[in-house]
Amino acid sequence: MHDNEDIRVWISQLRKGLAELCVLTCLRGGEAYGYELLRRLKTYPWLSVTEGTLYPILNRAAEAGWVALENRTSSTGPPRRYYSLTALGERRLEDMTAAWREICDSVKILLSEGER
Amino acid sequence: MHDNEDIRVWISQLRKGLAELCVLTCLRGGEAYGYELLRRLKTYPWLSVTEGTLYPILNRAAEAGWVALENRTSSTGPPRRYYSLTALGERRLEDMTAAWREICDSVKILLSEGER
DNA sequence: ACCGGTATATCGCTATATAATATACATCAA
DNA sequence: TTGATGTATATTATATAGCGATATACCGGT
Repeated sequence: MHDNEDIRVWISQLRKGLAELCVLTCLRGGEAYGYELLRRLKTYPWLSVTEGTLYPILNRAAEAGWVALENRTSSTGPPRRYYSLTALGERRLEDMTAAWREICDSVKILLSEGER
Repeated sequence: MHDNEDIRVWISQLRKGLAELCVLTCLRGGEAYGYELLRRLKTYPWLSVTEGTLYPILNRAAEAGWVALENRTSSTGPPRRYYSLTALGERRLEDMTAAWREICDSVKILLSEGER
């Protein structure tokens, strides 16, 4: 049958939406560029994302006006794209955070119900 | 542009995977049929699901062997399909719960970082 | 005969995560 | 000069799930 491979598939589903919350949260502390965010999130194994996840998130966020972007060259490598939260993005992040917390609380209650 | 409609879209993404966790968790307390689960989850506004979400979950779970199903007639309405967790399903639910908690903890830490 | 509540099922749309792949700049070693 | 490594961004193909809409059908009351 199936090995524990399918729990990995499920977790990838669980992470949908969460990646965006994490990325925007990282930007709360100030501007950052993509590769930097990749490294930061790598310190949270459960929240770490790959390039294929991160860059689309940043592009969507820029298009939606949640982040402002600025290209800058680097003396130690290829040019970087710095992203920073806009006022709109901050409001959006607050909404996301609030929803996340409420969902978390609900799941916590559900999980504790009928606990042995 | 977009109203707060898009936060609804995001929440729907966030709920991916979560719906399955909630449904299986509800079955932890014993067998139940679909419509019953719909009503139970409706008591958690953030976790409530629609038929289009629930029935596919139950079908997939049955196909994967996480739940056993038994058809029974009802004297007060149409026949019902009762689902109950199998041993495999219980293990799966434990794995899901563990992953969920770890992710929650990680997000909590990330969100609290750099809090004003 | 009709309506509302109960009960299950499926279709089509949309959005996202992820692996894989490509491109390119900089530095350092062979 | 070539190649490897680390830095940095981007795109494509695939799989998957949530959800609204819709359909079907049983049952009791009016």
